[in-house]
This record gives sequence, C-alpha cells and structure tokens, in this order.
Amino acid sequence: MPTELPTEPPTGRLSRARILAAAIDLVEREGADAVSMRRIASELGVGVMSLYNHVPNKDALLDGVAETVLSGVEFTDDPGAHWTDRVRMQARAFRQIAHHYPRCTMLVVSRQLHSHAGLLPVERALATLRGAGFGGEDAVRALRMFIAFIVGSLLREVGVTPTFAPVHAGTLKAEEVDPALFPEVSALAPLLDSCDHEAEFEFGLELLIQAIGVHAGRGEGAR
Amino acid sequence: MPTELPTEPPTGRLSRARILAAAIDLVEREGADAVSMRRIASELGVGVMSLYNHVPNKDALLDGVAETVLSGVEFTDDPGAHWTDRVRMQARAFRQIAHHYPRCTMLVVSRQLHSHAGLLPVERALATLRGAGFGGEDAVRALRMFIAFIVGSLLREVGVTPTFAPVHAGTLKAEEVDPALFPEVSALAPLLDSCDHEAEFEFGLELLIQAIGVHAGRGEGAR
DNA sequence: TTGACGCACGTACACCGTACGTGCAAGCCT
DNA sequence: AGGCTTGCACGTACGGTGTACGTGCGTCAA
Repeated sequence: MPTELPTEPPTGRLSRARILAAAIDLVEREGADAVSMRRIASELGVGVMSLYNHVPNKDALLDGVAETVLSGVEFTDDPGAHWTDRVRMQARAFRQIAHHYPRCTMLVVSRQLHSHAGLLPVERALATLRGAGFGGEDAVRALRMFIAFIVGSLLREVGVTPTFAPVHAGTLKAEEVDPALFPEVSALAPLLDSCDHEAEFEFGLELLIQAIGVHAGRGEGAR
Repeated sequence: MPTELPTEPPTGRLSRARILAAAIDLVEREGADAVSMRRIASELGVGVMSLYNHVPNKDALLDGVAETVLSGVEFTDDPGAHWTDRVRMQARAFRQIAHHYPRCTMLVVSRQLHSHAGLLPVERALATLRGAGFGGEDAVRALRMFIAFIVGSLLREVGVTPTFAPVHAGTLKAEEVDPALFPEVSALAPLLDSCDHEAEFEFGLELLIQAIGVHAGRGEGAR
C-alpha cells in the first residue's frame, strides 16, 4: 500500500489535501464520470463553492488527483544495483498505480504533469540510465521507449472502460466473431480475452531492457 | 489522406454517417471537450433530439467516432513481404491516426472497440505473425507488445492536452526546473522538450521488431 | 476595539444529456 | 381511395453540471 498520500485530516477545516483525497476516493469507488464538484462537496459534507477556496477549478482538481496518485508510487531505488535492475524496479513501481488506483490510472496517464511529482520519476530514470553510461540522447530515447511501453501497458491493464466494468473478464469475444472474417482472432480467442497482466508486463519489460542494453552495446557489464 | 470515410452526403436527410462526420469535424476543430449533442445538432442545422433517431446516446456516438477514425487507416498489406516489413507497415498505418485525426486519437485509444473496425487490425497483425511462424501465444504476446508501444507513443505524440494546445512546442520546461532538485532533467531539458516523433517512433519500432525477432529465434530468415 | 482578511455558503446562469410527446410525410394493406 | 403503421424531425422539460458573484461569520493584527 502506498504511503497514505496526503495525510488527510479527517475533520475540521477544508483543505486541498482533503478535497483531493475525497476526489480520489470517489473516482476509485464510482469511476471518473461520477466526479463532480457537487458530488465531492456532498461527500465532504460541505458547500459546493467552498471547494473553490482551495482549488481554482475542476480541471486543476483533476490535475491534483493525477499528481497525488503519481507521487504516491513507492520508488525504492538502490543506487548500487545494476542499471537493469534499477530500471525494472522503476517500471514496476509505475505499474503499482494500476493496482492501487485502477480508476485513476487514466487520469494520470492522460495529463502530462509539469510538477515535481511528474518530474521526479523522469529524473530518477535519467539518472539511472546516465549512470549506466548512456549518453544524453540515448538516455532520453530509452526513457521515452519505456514510458510508451508502460503507458500502453497500463491502459490495457485497467481496461479503460469509462465508468463501470469491474474488470470485464470474458469480454464477449468468443463465439461472437465470425471465423470466416477473422480466422486468426477467432482461433486465438481464448488467448486474446484472457491476459495475465503481470506476466505480460514482465515479458515486455525484459524484452525492452535487453533490447536497449544490446542497442547501446552494454548488454552485460557496466554498472 | 485516408479514404474520405463515410462518404458524407452533404444535404438531405440526417443519417448516422453525417452525424459522425460532423462529430469528427468538431473534435478536430475544437477538441473533444467541445462535443455536445446540442453543438453537433446546431452544426448540422438540425434539432437536438433528431440525433437520437440515429444514435442511441452520446457515448455510443463517441464509440462511433472512434470506430470511424480507426476504420479510416489505410492498411496496405503485402502478403509476400518479410514479416518485419509487414509489421512495420501496420504500425506506421496506425500512427497515421495521430496525423490525420490528432484530437480524435485519445478517443480511439481510450475505448476498446469490439466491432469489425477494431478487430480488423488485430486480425491482420495476428495473420502476419502467425504466417511468420510465431506460435499462438508468441503471436498474441508480440501483438500486445506492439499495441502497448503504439498506444503509448501516440499518446505522447498528440500531447493529450484535453482541449486546447496546438502542440505546445516549448513546454515551459527549461529554466523552470530547479537544477539542484532535478539535475538530469535540467541538463537534458533541450532534449526533453523537443521531440522528433517520427524518428522516435521508428527507433522504437525497429528496436521492438528486432527484439521480438531474436526472442522468437527468427531474427533473419523465415518468411 | 476595529479593521482586514480567510473562508464557508447560497443563489443564479448558461449549458449539458436525454425522456417523452407531437405532428407530418411516406409506404403498405385492404 | 381510405385507413394504418412506421419513421423521423422537432419542442419541451427535468435533473445535473461548472462556476461567477455576493454575503456573512470567524479569527487574527493593529
């Protein structure tokens, strides 16, 4: 469990932290579509317009949600480890978002954050790569590659149905598709609509780490 | 340019195709946030509720937009080519979405489509991979990897700011970040806030194709 | 004590999705 | 031809949305 993000004071005065906590809670319970200023206010037992004393508008509030969730990921970095292990750890830390805040994942992924919370993972990743001997351009390239992979993977994992959907196990694929039109899809349907997200993520991660390692000519040694 | 999607009849009666065309146009001109049933109706010079004779609700309308955009990608497949070339072509075709319909990209990516339009690219990809000798599991794995990469790359490319933002060239990074807190980000700022999306995409694509090729032990030959 | 200020709150407005009812035109069956 | 069904454009209405603005109350500084 991530570090109990904003240390929400459960009572007393309103605050940005309490509002964000309520918003995150609401998103996780009922989905992003259920979020409205009125809903959050009523959740907090407070007038709607009171929120605007702590948050400029709804969009900024959602940015705050994304930022808070992102800053809640636990990056445990071991500067002594091999760069491949460090990258692995950082990527997995990112994926924790999809576990702890599945309904918020879309928010985090769909707004780029220029705040500290958004820059910190970038800084860590770049430090790791540069420490492993990557040049500036190579490091940025590799980082972008990892981010694209992680973002794409998380979106697949959270299913990204807007409101409902616990996780939609059997997504009405099988026997629904015409085997004449889509022979491969039809034949592979069992494989397609079941997905071990963890295994899939780990597979892609290893593939990427190894590929980037050999690309930069440091598949083995280095530090 | 994609194939003039629904062959919109410019006048006469209302139709699902005309509504979808108007919606796509509106999204591209003013962003997804500008889309409302009233807005689309007034765009078409028609009463709001007339739309509901052709579309069950707004959500389905947006699904239709995503589906239409997706079905507009030009997949030119050469069954005789090497599988690596075919995969390259398919990935690039996908990326065309971000060029022709940048503001719609988020819609396409954020709703999974179980329709023909959504299944066709999957079918094609699986067919080429299986034709190259990939087993069922390997093919599905590889496909998921490619999709994650492509989705992540497209999201980065379209910037994914909800409404405005032409593309935000210099995104207020440089001289904004504290070099003491984020030394790497600060040092690499010029590299970070400029991005040749095409080159970046091609780099990742080659990396992935090569990695998946060697992973499956068919880096060179095969067919 | 008095003034300023922070902040919770109510009201109001423009806009949203859409349920429901109405009326008109075209096509079908006797 | 007369009647009926059906399809479709449209208006009205309801509950919900973000938020601009004004008001009043508490707590501090002078």
